[in-house]
Amino acid sequence: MLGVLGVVGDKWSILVVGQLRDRTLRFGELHRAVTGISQRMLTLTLRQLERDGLLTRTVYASVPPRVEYTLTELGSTLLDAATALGEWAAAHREEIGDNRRRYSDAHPPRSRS
Amino acid sequence: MLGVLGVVGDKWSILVVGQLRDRTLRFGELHRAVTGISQRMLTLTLRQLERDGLLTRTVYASVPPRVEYTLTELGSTLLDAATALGEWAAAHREEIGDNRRRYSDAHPPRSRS
DNA sequence: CAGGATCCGGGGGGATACTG
DNA sequence: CAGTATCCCCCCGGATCCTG
Repeated sequence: MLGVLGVVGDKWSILVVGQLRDRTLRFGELHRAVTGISQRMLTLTLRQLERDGLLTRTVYASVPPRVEYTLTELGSTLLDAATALGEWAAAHREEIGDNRRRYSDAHPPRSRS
Repeated sequence: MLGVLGVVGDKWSILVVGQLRDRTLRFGELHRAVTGISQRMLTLTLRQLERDGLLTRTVYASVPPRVEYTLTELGSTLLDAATALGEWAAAHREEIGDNRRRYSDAHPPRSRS
């Protein structure tokens, strides 16, 4: 279960799955939709999700090539939990930022005497 | 938000927060409750969650020392999303295990020709 | 366009030993 | 009991360049 949680709890997985709610996206679209993700991490994340059966990868033999990613039924069952976590993070981003700053002030880094 | 998601999406965070639903636990109790976590990772996880204001750390000046961890109000608001993800992982552990095995068979590792 | 390959530095995370 | 302190290895993950 730790292995499973390590994948579905991953921040990139959560953001990618969230983007695929109700729609199919291509690699480049996902890359643009998920801010901050590198090409490499997007590829690795998609491979993991495909391996675990959360999404399907469809290759169209056209030129230029098209690859589309779609949630499977299993992937859709994760959608609610994943977006809940994502929305929680977005909703409390500022509050947590404040908390971190307060913590830094209360627990100053060790200064070299 | 990536930073926040990196913490609340972390597998250890999710399991720790889940254990603190409706109760206060000591360090050792948490260590036993969260299977597989090392002492070091438990400490680091608890520090992060404390820093972000998701739980409080209470030290009792007794001997032997007691340290208790309790969810804050903010931490409680994460509870639903976190346990949803945890339960999803537990519920689909076997199915995902199957998927991984099937994927391994369909995508055999490169053999040195 | 959708990646694969490679290089590389930083940090995650276990094991172990020690302390207030 | 509840950590802290090291050591150390591995892998994450970004940057860059290359390919079908």
